[in-house]
Amino acid sequence: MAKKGQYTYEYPHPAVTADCVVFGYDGKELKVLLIKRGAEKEASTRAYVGQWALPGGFLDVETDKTVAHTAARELKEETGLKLSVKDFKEVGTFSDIKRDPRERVITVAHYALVKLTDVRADTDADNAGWFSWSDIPNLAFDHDKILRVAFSRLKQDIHFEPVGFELLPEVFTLPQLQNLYESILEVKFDRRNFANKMKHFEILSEVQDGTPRKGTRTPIKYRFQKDNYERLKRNGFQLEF
Amino acid sequence: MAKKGQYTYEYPHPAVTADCVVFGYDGKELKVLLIKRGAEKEASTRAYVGQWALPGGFLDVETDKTVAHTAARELKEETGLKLSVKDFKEVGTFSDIKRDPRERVITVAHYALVKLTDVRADTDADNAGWFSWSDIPNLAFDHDKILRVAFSRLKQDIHFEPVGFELLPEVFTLPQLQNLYESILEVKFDRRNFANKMKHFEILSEVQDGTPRKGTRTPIKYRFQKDNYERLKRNGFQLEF
DNA sequence: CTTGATTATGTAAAAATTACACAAAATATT
DNA sequence: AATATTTTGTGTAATTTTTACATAATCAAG
Repeated sequence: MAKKGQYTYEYPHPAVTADCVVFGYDGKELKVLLIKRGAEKEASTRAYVGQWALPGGFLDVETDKTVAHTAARELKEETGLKLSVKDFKEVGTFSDIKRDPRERVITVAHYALVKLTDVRADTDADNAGWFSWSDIPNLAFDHDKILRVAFSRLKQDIHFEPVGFELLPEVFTLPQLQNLYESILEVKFDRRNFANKMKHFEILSEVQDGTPRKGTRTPIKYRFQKDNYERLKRNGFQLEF
Repeated sequence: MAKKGQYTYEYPHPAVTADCVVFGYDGKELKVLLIKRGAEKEASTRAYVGQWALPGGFLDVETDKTVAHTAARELKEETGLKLSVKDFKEVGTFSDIKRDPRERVITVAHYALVKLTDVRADTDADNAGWFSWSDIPNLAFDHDKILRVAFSRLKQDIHFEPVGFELLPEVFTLPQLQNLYESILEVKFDRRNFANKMKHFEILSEVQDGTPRKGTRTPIKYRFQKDNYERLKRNGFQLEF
């Protein structure tokens, strides 16, 4: 980060931040990663201390190549989660003149999808936590608004991108996939129709595995077939429900 | 605009601008409004003098309520075109560290759709010009990239929003509407299927008017039926081609 | 009145979507 | 061991949507 000092401009400049909405899925519900705002070393950066908020922070003017880099850097610093810059999709800019009590701050919101199975261990549990979509606490700043916009963006994107597969473990079952789609789209599907449609796309391949069962009939395990998906996508296909 | 002076911060701040991609349609081709960059009064703000660029400019930290307000304000100042803040849709943030040679500048790109018939007279012809989509000159900064992203965003949005109707005059013909869809989606449609689909939506109403003819059969004139469209939209319809 | 350009129109075939019910697998219960 | 309970897997017929396709009407110009 740039050294603290005196930076002077002829006209006022806003501060710019990047915020991250990180979605995960535990097999039942959509989850979001939040952090607990601590007392920053710098008095000037203290705000909403003790409240939950989206991970994020200030653009480093001198070193962050883009705001997506800011998002990735801050996410790692605040939660321990290490994502690639290209995992972040931009949601939009939030620039209301009074959205930050300290000074004028424009934030660029991003969202990212992670496999909870992969990352749960990485997240620094003292300062961060995964919250169910249906049970989000009050958030600092306008982060509740950002969250709603990010979710609606995810809801849009699921029509065109295989977002389900970025949230599920490598190997998953049809009911899991269906439940995820239902969680994001907030609708219910007929099981047979859902299965038919998915099979029709030919982007799932069956996986033989040492059936670790549950309390009922053992579901078939699948893996996402990325090559087939890429081919379909090139021909302008629409993953629709 | 804030008075020139000395504005000091403990950490470096970027400048923030809003840029506008204003699309129009002349009945044949999609058009974009560009401005010719002049020598600004302030030496420090001079860059790419004499080149074509997107209208846009710096966020006024003290008075612009949001960056969309910046976009609206700058568009009016630079081209004479007076649009409402809610006519701007955000395209995205462009934040590459070297995108502006003067200092670190983050821009938030927006697009807007206008009826050329309405606004052509308003645009200040000395500094601004409408360019065919197929014939865009070299642009300042990364504005060519912004333009491409804005166009692809428009291409997406046309599936869900009646963007065609914001670009056409109040009264238009089916061939005009079809040509516009074809221009934006970069495909050709069968005339009968296009007409059937449009009629099926029931968002067009025929208009009787004093047939100002051309050199061929006089096409039927239509008007967009906003009330029916709003009703359809509430039920989650998808305007699709 | 013929030509050329443009617009309007309908239907049959194919594809996609929807609605819908029962059997199989596994565990828990008695 | 038999039974109940839960969850998963599967196919088909009816409906709707999409696609493919050709001819006749209107107008201006020559």
